[in-house]
Amino acid sequence: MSRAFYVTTPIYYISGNPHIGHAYTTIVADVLARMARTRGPARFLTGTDEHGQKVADAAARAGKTPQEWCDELVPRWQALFEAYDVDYDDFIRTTQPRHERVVQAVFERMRENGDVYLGTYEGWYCVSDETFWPESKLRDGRCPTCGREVTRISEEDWFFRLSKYRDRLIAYFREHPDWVRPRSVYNEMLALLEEGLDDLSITRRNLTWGIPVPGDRDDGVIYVWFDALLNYISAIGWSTDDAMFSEYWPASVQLVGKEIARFHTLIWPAMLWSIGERAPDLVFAHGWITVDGQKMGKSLGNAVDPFALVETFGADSLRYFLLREAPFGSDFSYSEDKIAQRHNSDLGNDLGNLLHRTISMLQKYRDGVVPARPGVTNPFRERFSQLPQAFSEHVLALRFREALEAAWELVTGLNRSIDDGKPWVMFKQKQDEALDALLFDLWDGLRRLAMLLHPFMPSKTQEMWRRLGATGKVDADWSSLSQWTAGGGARIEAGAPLFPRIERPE
RNA sequence: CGCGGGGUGGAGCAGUCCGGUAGCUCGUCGGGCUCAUAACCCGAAGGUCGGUGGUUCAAAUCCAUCCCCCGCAACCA
Repeated sequence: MSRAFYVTTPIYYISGNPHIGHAYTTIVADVLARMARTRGPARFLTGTDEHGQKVADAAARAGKTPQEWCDELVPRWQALFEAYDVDYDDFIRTTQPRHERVVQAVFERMRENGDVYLGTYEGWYCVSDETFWPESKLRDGRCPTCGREVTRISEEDWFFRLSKYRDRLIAYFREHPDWVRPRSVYNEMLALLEEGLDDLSITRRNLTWGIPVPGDRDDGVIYVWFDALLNYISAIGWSTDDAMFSEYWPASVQLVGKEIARFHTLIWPAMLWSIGERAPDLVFAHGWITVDGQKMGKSLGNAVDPFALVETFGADSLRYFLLREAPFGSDFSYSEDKIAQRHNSDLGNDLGNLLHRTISMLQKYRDGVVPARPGVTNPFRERFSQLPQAFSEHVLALRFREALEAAWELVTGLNRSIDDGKPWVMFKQKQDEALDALLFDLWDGLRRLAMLLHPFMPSKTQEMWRRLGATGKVDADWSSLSQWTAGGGARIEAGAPLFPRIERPE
């Protein structure tokens, strides 16, 4: 852990409303950032992508300027992240001057070194939709969205010499077999590379909603992808704040959806190399959340409103569900029944009930005061001494499911120790030392679980922490995870179940 | 012959790269316990790992071929 940890999400295109998939990516980044912060400096960037034809169109339909449109929508995205307890360090908008300045500087740099050149863009244009289509997108020679005739156009645009970097990319992929994950995406991207790479037109002459192409000529605006990718470095001060930039770049993890993997694993590193920077350490392309196996989308009418969902289940349970349910990277089928089942089973029955019964026993048997750590040794300490280390390694390697499974072994172990130890018998028979030892270990095990699980469930674990009578913030000091000392004398707080059952109609 | 992913007990998944007792969660059945959110703990039943052929002492795992499902197909965040 020499360098600071830097995690990014894609910046979200605000032509419409956020859906659960946006929340998913951002939650993953949040879990990573929270875990990384327990170990050292960390930075978490998210934001919005605000340029491009679709945004301009959407704004026009609403009778607003593009900027007005964006300014109104951005708070909705920020509210979404707040609803899911996401704690980002920076929120970038591509319309901010700090970003536009960097995009233009990069463009100039590339033009100087010859990677950006003037060429001719040829393609098809739908006048009605004001949209360019490549040959391959046309449906029966007509516009794929409106079905009208398209006209052949050719215009002078600036191009990025992507083809020049093909060999270097292939070599990089071969030498860094883990830089793109999961494996399936790595394979697909490498296959694409081997098929060949064409140069990329990166300006649009007939558009106005974008960052102007620098220079005296009227060359229109920079194409949105070129603009958007650069957010990851404009936000940390490329060319304007060298100290900050060198602390955070290259990024530790860049999360993307699998549909945009090619932009991040083929074009993005080439752009970085062109300006003399390194590729990120890891690009991780996660899968889709599907509804009954179908891709979610407006046209299918199965898009899920993430605000309604968090209202029903709560941020912590949803965060847990999303990271526990599927191996990270695969698509997974979502349903409200599955969320309810995870909530009731893992969180209510296993973890919540463990907390509840422990607190109840402390209340009944010890007047709500945690006994001091007794001299008796418990096999638990040995068995779970490696858990914090293993847990955080799983998380930082994006093996969320494995991390949570490992933590649940402790949950199950603690539940079992109650059944095995029979504290109610100990109490009746006045086996005070044994009872103290058991109660202490239960208490301390729960304290550790609250700390470990905090990145996943920030709010409920803080509540756990408070109920257990621990002081301060649950994520303040991970060093106490390695010791079994704290806690004697703490006063617990009884209360309603932490994860009340969610009853689902049949 | 476009590229890629997937087909494992009733349901959802892991395991397949580096062949060698098929594992997990939920559900079902039986038992235990009473501190607890009808929760917890123990045990059991249930799978010829999509089909066929091959390699091997041994294949869910390697090879070939076929069937079925699903993404992507280059300027679409």
